[in-house]
Amino acid sequence: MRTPPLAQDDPRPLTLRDVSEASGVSEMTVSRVLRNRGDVSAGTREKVLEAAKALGYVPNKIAGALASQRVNLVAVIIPSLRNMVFPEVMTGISRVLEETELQPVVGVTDYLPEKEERVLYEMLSWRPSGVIIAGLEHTDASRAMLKASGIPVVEIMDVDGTPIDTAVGISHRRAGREMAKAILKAGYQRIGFMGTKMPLDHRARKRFEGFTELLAKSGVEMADQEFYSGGSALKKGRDMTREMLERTEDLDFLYYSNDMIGAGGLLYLLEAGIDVPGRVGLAGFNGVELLQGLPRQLCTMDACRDEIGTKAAQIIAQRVFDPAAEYERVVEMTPTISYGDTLKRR
Amino acid sequence: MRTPPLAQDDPRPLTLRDVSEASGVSEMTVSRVLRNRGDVSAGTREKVLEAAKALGYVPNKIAGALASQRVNLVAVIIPSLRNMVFPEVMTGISRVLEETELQPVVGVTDYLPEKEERVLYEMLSWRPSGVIIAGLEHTDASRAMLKASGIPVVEIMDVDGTPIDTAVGISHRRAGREMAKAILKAGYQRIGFMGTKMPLDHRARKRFEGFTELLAKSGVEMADQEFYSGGSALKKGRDMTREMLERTEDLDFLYYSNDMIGAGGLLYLLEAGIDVPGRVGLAGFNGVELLQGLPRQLCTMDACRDEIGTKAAQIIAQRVFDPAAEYERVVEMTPTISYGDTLKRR
DNA sequence: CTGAAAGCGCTAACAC
DNA sequence: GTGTTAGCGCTTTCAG
Repeated sequence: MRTPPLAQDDPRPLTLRDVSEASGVSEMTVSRVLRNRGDVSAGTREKVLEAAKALGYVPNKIAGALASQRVNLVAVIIPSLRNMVFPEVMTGISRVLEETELQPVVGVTDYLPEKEERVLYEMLSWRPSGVIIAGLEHTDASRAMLKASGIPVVEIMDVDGTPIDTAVGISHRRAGREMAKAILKAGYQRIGFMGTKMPLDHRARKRFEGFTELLAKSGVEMADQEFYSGGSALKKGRDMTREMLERTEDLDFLYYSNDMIGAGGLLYLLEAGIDVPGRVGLAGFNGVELLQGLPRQLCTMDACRDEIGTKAAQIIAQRVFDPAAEYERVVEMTPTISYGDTLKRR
Repeated sequence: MRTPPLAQDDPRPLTLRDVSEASGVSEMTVSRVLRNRGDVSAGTREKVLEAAKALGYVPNKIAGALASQRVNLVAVIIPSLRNMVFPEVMTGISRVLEETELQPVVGVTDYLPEKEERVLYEMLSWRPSGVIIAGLEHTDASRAMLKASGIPVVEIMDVDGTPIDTAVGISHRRAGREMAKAILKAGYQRIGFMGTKMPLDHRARKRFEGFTELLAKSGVEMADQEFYSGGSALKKGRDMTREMLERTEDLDFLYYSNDMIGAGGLLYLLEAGIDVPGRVGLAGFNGVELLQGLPRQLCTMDACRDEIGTKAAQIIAQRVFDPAAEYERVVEMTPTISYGDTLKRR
């Protein structure tokens, strides 16, 4: 007898052995019942379930994972939870994984490559079944770890670059170009840009690049631009918009790198009694739910957040289920512009 | 020799043994180096580190955890990531845990008790070092699991009830009462309430109860009320406010169960040209950053989100570090009202 | 249908 | 300083 009678004050977690002894069934059979594996007679089954419940047994997945060499976790590595973008991606991921036995585990990088590397290392050390990670830009060490891991890796949000394994997202360069096209087509010519400081956010940078690139092609130069970091985005949008219009009075369009600062700008313009979109047009990026509550609909472009999460999770699930199957390396979603009320139509 | 020479196409994850063989140092010593435990000569140390790096070895925490009976994870169980409240609590938790070797792992319940139970079961099966869980209301099974787990449990956000182990939060009943007091003191008498459907959110319910209770004590009855669920909160606030003021024309104050619908209401009133706070006063709850960008500051009450996260993590860290130490069972934070511009002062 | 034996990859506890 | 041994709690495999 290895295990002495349980002392009242010993909070040692219960083991399979405890359930086995309580039910008079071998550990192996108890394990089978608890995992719904193999055939077990209804009688034994019931005995085991009863004992497990009575004791309040919670299986030890650590031991289970070590023995079975299988861990039903999917590491999801994202820059931030405060962005609204990522909670929505998570929604898509969760919805898909809930129908499998896989579970998402979230790690947050705060947009810092070194933190991403640490988080990734920590997560990989739990030997997850797959990785979903935001962006295509990673440190060399991170890329090496992902390659060496031997598990499905899906890089999400962006397709402008070379994926390690698979990418699901939109082309932010193209998104920037498309918006620039729409703005020029509407007849705007004096365009200002406001956005986050670039080094922090590759996707915002790519949109900016695509945007300026298309303007340049049409012989239009960005008339003004400003970058911010930190603080309340809504307030930043408000303040930056005021400042920019004071500084460059003849601007007729403002392109924002996200909807939150765009909304701040819109609120400011409406208060200031400036005609939108006649005197000044506006556009943001993301299609956040918040916008629906604004007095006027901001022109924006959706980032296909839910679809990206959904597709990424599907790819992981499919590849875990059937490792030999073929799969697409790059899945590019097509974002659409919602014109709203802040861009002249003609 | 147990391990055959590595086939090129075998993506078997590396083990300590691989590093041991590559460096010519025993597994045990390799383990010591990698964990910074015990004394190892500088020479061996270097050899090991080099080999590990060259191979791209990532330790297997599953095996480590099983062997050492220690898992440096803290389960954090919250209703939603979309609420802005919880990302901020997470910030506090992360900041504290980053200075320890503990790591938060998030589980989301969508405000569903049964999902909470499932998530809790899953997380406990990984034998975390502690649990931080939102709210004091749980299923009997959840409470039983938490009690039986033998690990520190901190219930956060709310202190109106009996904690399983420890609670850190504010009294939402008191918060409701305080706001009612401030509103009455400002001279408002015809008060309407808008909020989420109650069964989904105990803390909103408690605020509502405290609020109506104090009104009743002063002989004031709620003049109108409406509950919503789902959709864009900002838009709901806008729409519900319009409807309520059409329905009950003599209302002079609107109390919202959260700042987002309050902000929607504020935007509507400003557009409609209704005098705020003269004709109608407004108050919300939470103190979300978003408000700073609005044309007028909404009267609100902060929920001490960051402090709650911070304190909860500190309690967990301290108790993991020193299980024998004494600790407070209930830590009540004191939220303060920011009057802003939507409540008459006198 | 059920059970016994042998690990999974690592670390605690000891030897040397 | 370094190595050896014996598990951690479970599942795989194979025998009945």
